[in-house]
Amino acid sequence: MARKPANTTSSAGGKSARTRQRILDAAAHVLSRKGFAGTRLTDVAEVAELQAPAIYYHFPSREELIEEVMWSGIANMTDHVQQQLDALPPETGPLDRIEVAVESHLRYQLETSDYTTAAIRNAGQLPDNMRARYEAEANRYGDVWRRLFDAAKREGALRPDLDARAARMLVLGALNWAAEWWNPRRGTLDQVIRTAKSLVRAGLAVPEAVEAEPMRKPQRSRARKPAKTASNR
Amino acid sequence: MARKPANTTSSAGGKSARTRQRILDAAAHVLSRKGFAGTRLTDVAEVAELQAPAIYYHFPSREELIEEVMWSGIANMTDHVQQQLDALPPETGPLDRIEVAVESHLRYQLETSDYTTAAIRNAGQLPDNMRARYEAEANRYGDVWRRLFDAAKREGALRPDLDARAARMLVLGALNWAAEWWNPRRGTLDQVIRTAKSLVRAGLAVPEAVEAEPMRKPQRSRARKPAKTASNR
DNA sequence: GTCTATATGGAGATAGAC
DNA sequence: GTCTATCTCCATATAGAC
Repeated sequence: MARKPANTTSSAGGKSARTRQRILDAAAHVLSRKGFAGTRLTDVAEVAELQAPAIYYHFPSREELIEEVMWSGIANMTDHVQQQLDALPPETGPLDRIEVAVESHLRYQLETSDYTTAAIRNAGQLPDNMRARYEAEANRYGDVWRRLFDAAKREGALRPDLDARAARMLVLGALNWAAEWWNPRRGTLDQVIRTAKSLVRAGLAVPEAVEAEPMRKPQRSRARKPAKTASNR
Repeated sequence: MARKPANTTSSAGGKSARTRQRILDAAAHVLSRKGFAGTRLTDVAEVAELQAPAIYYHFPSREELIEEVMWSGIANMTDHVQQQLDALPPETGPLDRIEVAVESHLRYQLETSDYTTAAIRNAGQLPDNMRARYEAEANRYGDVWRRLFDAAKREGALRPDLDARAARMLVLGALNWAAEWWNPRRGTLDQVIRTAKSLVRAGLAVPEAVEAEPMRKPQRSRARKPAKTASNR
């Protein structure tokens, strides 16, 4: 995951590694607030409590530093959400799984991590030469959600008038945007999560299934052309 | 709305006014893609097909140019959506009104205007001294939506487990985010709009009202403490 | 009104001391 | 490993020709 500085004699938790982490944290903080072009190394250095040239001991360039922040922001989100999904009992219904993803995403984004906010806010502003690595990881996260929606569709849990891709992206947008407006002083995170889950479930589910969805196993043979939706990234 | 250049002898549709507009359009284009700090006047000039110093004949500074793009992006959106709402028959139900706002917002944002995308993407990155005018206008737009949701709540059209403010911001987020992913080559705008309307209506409505809401008049006296939600900005 | 030429300052990056 | 000093480049902004 992490590139190590040239001097590899120090142990994994040594001073160098800790300084490097401090620089990454500071960069995520600045990046999430000032944007890609507005992120200056002097500001990063100030937050990390060192002088700007010291950053070059740990990172070869400003761009590499920023790229690592962006990449790890979305990569950690992917791992976190997937981990929560993997921990569910196998018989969990598709809408319940989506609710878990909604909660995991919001919690991670709003509670844990400047990285994710930095990634989400700046994805559209990256110069072309920095996009590749980030987009590969962003697609991995998109795939997590695509699988959730495909499963729901396959089991007939999605209302048929919904376009699966549009619905998925609209839901993700609602979650991503929360970083722009949520303020702990204006309402608890739990309140936001509860509303988001309710909104998403009711928005997606066929009316009969809203109230209480039976916890049934995925029924693969009920699918009509599963390959079709799989290509719909 | 628009500041005029020093030379006011030219008519409203004169060459100066047209050049000024070209600069604004170019700035919106660059701003929506490169972000606030990444917007360079040479890039704006290139898109507008003139030399960078010529911009200073029409705008006193880079900041004033950007501020005007941001401000007019959100101001035009507000006017557009409000206008669509005002054109509805007075007996239109609150969820139907919300659907109209959803469609107006998406159409304007995705079809018409780099300005709105520029405003939405860069709102979080504005330096403090540029925020005031933009935020005043953004609040005006927020008020349009707040009134829609307050009306829906007052008439009992919103599910009671939803937090009105959180639900409103989640819906707006879903719409705002569409600019990040929608691509006309991946699906029609109409398809996105149809899905968004369906998702929002089903997500908000009390189950009984999903299918076909009676077009009834607002019933003010049914409200419980209307002042409560009004202060919930 | 728009151009060319240029003053000014700020940011990334490097050299080399400690 | 982190610092101070410095190089270089580039963007805003101005001066002044046309």
